[in-house]
Amino acid sequence: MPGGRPRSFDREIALQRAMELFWARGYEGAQLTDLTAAIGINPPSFYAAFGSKEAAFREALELYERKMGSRWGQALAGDLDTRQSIRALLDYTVELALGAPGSGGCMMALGMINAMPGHEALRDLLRDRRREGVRQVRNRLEKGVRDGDLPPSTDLSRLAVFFCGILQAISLQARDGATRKELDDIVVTAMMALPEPHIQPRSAKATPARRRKPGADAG
Amino acid sequence: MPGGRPRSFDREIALQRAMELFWARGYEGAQLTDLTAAIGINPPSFYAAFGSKEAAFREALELYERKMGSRWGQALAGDLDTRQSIRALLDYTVELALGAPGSGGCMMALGMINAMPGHEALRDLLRDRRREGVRQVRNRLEKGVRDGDLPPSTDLSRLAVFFCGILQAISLQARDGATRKELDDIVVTAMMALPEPHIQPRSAKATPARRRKPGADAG
DNA sequence: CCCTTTGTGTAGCACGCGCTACATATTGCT
DNA sequence: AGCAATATGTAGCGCGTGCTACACAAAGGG
Repeated sequence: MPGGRPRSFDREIALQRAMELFWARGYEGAQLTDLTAAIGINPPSFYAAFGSKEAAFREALELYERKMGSRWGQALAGDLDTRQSIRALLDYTVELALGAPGSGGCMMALGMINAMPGHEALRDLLRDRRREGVRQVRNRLEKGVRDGDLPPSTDLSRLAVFFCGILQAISLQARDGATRKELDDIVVTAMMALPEPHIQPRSAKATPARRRKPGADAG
Repeated sequence: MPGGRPRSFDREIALQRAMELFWARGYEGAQLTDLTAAIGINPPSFYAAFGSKEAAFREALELYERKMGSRWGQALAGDLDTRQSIRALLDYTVELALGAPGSGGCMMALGMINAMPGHEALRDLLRDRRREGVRQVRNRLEKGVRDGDLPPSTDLSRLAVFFCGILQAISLQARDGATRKELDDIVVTAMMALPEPHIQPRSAKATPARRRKPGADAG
């Protein structure tokens, strides 16, 4: 079987460019003209390489999950305690949202909100991924109970939905032009929802009624 | 000046229908065919009445603010104390998101996330309205400090951005198919970020270290 | 009644979208 | 060299979009 003419561009780099565009403008906002222009190829090459715009988006999403979701997974799967783990999750999302191409935010959260007729499958795909995210956070919180980081009475589903809502809020606020300080403020405030194991090493100095000064555990 | 042929449909009802469609599917998702079909008129009548799709969206947004935003304003401007006020704000958003036409959520939050080229003005309009919402919440919190509901050291900007982020999270989660319980859980959890004035009437019975059992102030 | 004014319905325009037919170019195999 | 196989560039198709030209219908004023 002969080999045929070789591709004139790097498929991985092309996919990277496509991902950035989808990330920056969403599925419908990233038009084929923009995609091919960003890659530097013509439509037939795009279709020969990826099949269709929808297929390219699916592949771009997988790349996104591999590259961005890995740190996301590290935050949850690492050897941090539960509070540090959730905190790392939120912190990384802030970093991601601020460093995002275009207007900012997370591709998983903002890639497609309102689907035009015919694109419902992609919207549902993103939704299912987000739900999977809730499940992963919940699993991490369950581990927190097993490790003694959280009281056994903790409502894990409630916290999991809450923190994933915070992730989405961070992305939306980033799109709205929020500053790093504002996003950090959201993180710090959200962390107040997480109950503490028993007693803090050095805290509760003057105000034992409130848990902590917000921002005391920043950095 | 003669009167001309009278309009064959009720403009207010037509605008209402348009608003529901924009709300359910977003600006780009609500196509002119759907709009005219929902109203029961033909394109020329639509353009004679509203001018353009963009103008219709702006007017629909104003209607949305008048009808939905009024209760929103009531929650902030009523004679409730600060905690009750914020709580009412979140509760109403949950109710709104669940009762929304189509997939659920708030029109202000989800009406347009990713703008196609040419529609940036509408996206910015929505963003500015959301920012205005942050300002209003902040004003309410300032009043809370003046009323003694919040300690003077409270970081008001932080809380305002946080709670408005929660509003957006509620809308997004509703679009993702969240149940009423899940949305209520987000509300209850978010309320933990609000510091209490001094001492609760009847709380802190057994666990003075933690603030309260989540959900104790529900209903 | 005629005129002006305004709304309606039919039909379709201009444009941008995702996508592709076709001829040509570049490779490996024999 | 000749052939099969694959990629590329040019050009443009089919469709759906927001929007509108045009002729006709329905009102009031003289």
